[in-house]
Amino acid sequence: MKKSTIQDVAEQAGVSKGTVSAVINGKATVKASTREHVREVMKAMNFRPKGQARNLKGRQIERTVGIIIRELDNPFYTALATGIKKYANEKGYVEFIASSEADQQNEETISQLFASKDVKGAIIAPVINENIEIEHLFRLKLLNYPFVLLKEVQGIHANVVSINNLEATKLAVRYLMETGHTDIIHFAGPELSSHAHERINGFRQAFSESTQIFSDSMLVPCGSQFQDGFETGIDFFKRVDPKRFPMAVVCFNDVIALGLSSALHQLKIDVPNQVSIVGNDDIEIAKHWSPALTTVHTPLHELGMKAAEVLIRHIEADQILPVENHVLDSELKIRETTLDLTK
Amino acid sequence: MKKSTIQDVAEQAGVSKGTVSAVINGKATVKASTREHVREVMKAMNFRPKGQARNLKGRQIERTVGIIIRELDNPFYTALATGIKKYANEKGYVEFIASSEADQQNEETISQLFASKDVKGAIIAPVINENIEIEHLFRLKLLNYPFVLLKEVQGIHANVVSINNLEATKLAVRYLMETGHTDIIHFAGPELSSHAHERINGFRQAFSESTQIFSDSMLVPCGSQFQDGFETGIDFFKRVDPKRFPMAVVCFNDVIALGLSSALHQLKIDVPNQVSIVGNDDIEIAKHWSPALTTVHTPLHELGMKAAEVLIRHIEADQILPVENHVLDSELKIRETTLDLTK
DNA sequence: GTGAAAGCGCTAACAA
DNA sequence: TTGTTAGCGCTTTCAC
Repeated sequence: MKKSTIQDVAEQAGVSKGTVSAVINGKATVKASTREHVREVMKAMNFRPKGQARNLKGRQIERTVGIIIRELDNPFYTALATGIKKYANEKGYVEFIASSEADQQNEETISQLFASKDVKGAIIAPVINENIEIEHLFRLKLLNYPFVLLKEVQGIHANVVSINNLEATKLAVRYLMETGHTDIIHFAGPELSSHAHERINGFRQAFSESTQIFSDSMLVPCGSQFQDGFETGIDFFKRVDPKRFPMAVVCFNDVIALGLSSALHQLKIDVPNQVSIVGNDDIEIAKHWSPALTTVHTPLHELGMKAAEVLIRHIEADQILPVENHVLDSELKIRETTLDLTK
Repeated sequence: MKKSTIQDVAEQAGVSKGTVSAVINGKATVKASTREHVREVMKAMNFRPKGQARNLKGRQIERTVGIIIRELDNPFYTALATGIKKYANEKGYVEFIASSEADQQNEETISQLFASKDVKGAIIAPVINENIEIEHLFRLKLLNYPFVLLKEVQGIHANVVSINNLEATKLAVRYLMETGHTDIIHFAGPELSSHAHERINGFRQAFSESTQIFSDSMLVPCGSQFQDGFETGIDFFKRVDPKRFPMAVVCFNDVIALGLSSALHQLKIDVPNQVSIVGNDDIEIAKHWSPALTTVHTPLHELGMKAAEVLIRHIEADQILPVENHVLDSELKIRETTLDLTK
């Protein structure tokens, strides 16, 4: 049982393909009675004309860009998508969003889908794990399909627009050190996340560039969700003697920082007087939280805009353009969860 | 200057279309030297094969559903999209998301794009305003294109899966009345939002079904963003004599409820002892907020799942299925921003 | 290994 | 008002 075509409808209705086509396209030239009849037949057969075939004739004028994010219910990615959307819309493009949920296979499927549906180009937040597969990216290159990665991927020469994660965490640690903090610890992100690794490295590197000494015990595995921050916070601070509390916790992201803040509030540990907290990302709620979260602002909006700008430039180029690599810098937002102890 | 085709590449490279096609598809039957040569030419011409034409042959096996949301950076919609995604993925479908940003024209463009790209069906959070246009929905019906609306639209008979907004707000008001609150006011949503109107009506109706008397002065225009709630909160409570504070504020949504909470905190007005607050939606952060927000839980996840279920059933049906209409109920989550005064 | 030719499902002239 | 026909840009046999 194969899918029915316009031809089947035509035969069933006793008219020609051309007439059926005219009905589908709402042409006024069709007699009302035949139009009704053809519609009846279409309904009876549940016939759905194939979009691909409809558009084959007459060149494409439509403009679309796709973005592959890693998590749907993460404000990090929606903020990013919003930046992309802003630039894209200005240029007359519609943005399609799909989420890989951090699964290689999904990323591959979606990227091929974008290409096969003539979405003009894609911005990809690549899934990166131990045995990373990038064959699908090569397949895109083979098609001269324009795309921009939101993170450097080993083994492929492609457009990249990214954030300097390492520097971001260094910024936080350096600030804490400069304001008189010692005993700084890190609530680290998920094992497999490369962001998490980069931020751990930034943490470590800040020590090696200072007079304070790094130790592995400063790295507390945590996670990326509010609950992770909350539970790790409760566990950690319940076990530790109040006299030996760390002076500051640098968190993998804002969400766990807020979880931690909530945990300390429950344990009646004062922030920032007993413990300072620094987040990372500067999500919308961070500045509204009480106490307002000191955090490293990730320029997501600018990241999205830049990625979109690069992508659309490549989409619209006659010639193949040289590959570009842009790295955006973060900025520390000092708010209420940290104290300057030198004052 | 028209777009180049596989034919142009073939001529330029001095081979046949078939060979170029084989190169594009990575067939092993092509001699390495010719493959390289063809690739060179493709690059030089910046030739991108047309996805639509590539897929015309060989029937579609790919499964995709589209969703048109109204705002990208609104957790309401991402939660919804997550519910849809969950069900869709289970059934082997990829989800494409696009945002209309509450603009009719965009909604229309996106819906036609979905149909023309053979996205198999769509879930639409329709833009509804004073002079609503639904021609594009009729166009979808003409194509027997399966779609589900997330809100009833006057004038079209289509699948609808929706939330009972009116009942949701009534639930909140009724609870407050039952727990001994009088002087209840409503921080209302945006003028043009039909959600806002429904919630205002729910507020009003709750009074007409009680012994308390409604007055227009209970309706305070506010908005939908955190900042709206915060600013309206400051304005309102600064102007009012503390002795005449309302006992409770029912908010259009959680976001403004949190803004209000923040404003009252700043004004040193105690929640819930001086003023109770009830939100609406139950966004993720509501239960983590301090004090945890009492709110009406909107079953977004279930809404998404249900919409996806209906859509996919219609996509996969041989026959055209009868139109369905589902209304999901909300549920009150009593947390820390309200007090039972009868105890 | 490669080329020639027959479609894929539809649209858009043009005839009738 | 409707039917006929020639493509749209690619893939895919099947000869050569």
